[in-house]
Amino acid sequence: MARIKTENNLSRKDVIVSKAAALFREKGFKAASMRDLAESVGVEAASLYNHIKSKTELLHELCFSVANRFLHKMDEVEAEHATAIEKIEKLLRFHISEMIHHYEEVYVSDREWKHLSDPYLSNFQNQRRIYRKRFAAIIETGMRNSEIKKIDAPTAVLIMLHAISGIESWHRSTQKISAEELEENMISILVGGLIHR
Amino acid sequence: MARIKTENNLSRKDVIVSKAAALFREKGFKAASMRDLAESVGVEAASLYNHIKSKTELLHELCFSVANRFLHKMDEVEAEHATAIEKIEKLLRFHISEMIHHYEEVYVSDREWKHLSDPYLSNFQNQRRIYRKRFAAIIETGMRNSEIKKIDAPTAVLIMLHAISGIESWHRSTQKISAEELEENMISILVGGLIHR
DNA sequence: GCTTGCCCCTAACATCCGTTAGTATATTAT
DNA sequence: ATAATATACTAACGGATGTTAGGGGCAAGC
Repeated sequence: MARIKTENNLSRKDVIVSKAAALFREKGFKAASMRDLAESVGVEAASLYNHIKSKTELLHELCFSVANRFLHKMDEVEAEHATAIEKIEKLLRFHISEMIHHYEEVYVSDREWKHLSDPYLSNFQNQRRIYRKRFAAIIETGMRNSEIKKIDAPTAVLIMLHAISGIESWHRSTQKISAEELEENMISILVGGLIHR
Repeated sequence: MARIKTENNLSRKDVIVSKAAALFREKGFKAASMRDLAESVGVEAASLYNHIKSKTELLHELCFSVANRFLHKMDEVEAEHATAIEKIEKLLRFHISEMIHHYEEVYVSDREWKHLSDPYLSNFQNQRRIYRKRFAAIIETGMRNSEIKKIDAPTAVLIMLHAISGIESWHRSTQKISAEELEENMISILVGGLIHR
């Protein structure tokens, strides 16, 4: 009988969630079937239900674990004594690093959250909206003390966050520059676009 | 019997394709069913097949009509006598305008092309890759004559294109700034991030 | 060595999916 | 008016989907 292999101190559920992230990223939530997932885990579809409640639960876990990491980082950055530009740079570097090292989860959380169902859906949307507001508030602070040029802050936030999701293409590309180079290039262009001169 | 209403000189197929764009955008290609589409068109599901060959055909039409518009614009811009920055600005303004005025189609083409099947899939990927190469080439020209700061051109392209797809959030937002303001803000940030000072 | 609890299996379910067949009705051309 | 064509309908198909039921084996604790 094929048992789910666990390494370190990951639970079997953790293994399933992680394989689900890869699968949802590759095919999309709707197109990825529980039988696909079972195969990638090395088990029959029905067996998954010894560890999880439903397919949607997998999406919950992915979306909210990602969202929580970003909200936690926002708490941290807001509490620091630093210029607006420094704060923004820190947030962006965190986004970039998350997108590079936890590609699958972050991507799924970004693109597949629509398939959440209430109350999770509205909850997630709320967290997202709040996060963006806080991000925009930092930008506005930077505009008030002339670090940042006069722009519409929500628009700037939307540009930053979506630009970073472009790292998806970097992952797929065959002739990648290094992760460090990628990060420096992105920071240079994005922060460079904000600075007041 | 409920007939599909056509206006101007749109064919019934055009009506279906356009409704499909809205539906695919809202729910995603896989999650949108032909019965959903039929309802939004005002007809029974089976009746759609008097006008289209398959669900996938709808996706083909959407993806390639969008891709063709962008490739055509690229031809036009490349042929112009203008600085690299001017060319990039023109391309970006076109992207922004397309995303504002043909939101649904562009969005679907951007996010749902994975569900194309070969040979359409590889064809589409090819067109996309070529487009990005041409975009990167313009940036590299701009770097050679010092209009643009030293960056990795493919990374810059990926930032630009993904940033613009953020207009999705603008469409959903309740308190929108005007389309003109949005465009000027985006150009200011994105082009500002490239310029060599 | 026996029991307990965890884990996996096979089988099956109800439902939804894209699509086809066959038929009826509405529109257009003669 | 009649014939031809376009377009709609109902019914049904085969297959995929998420999930449940029920039974059996494996490992740990006594």
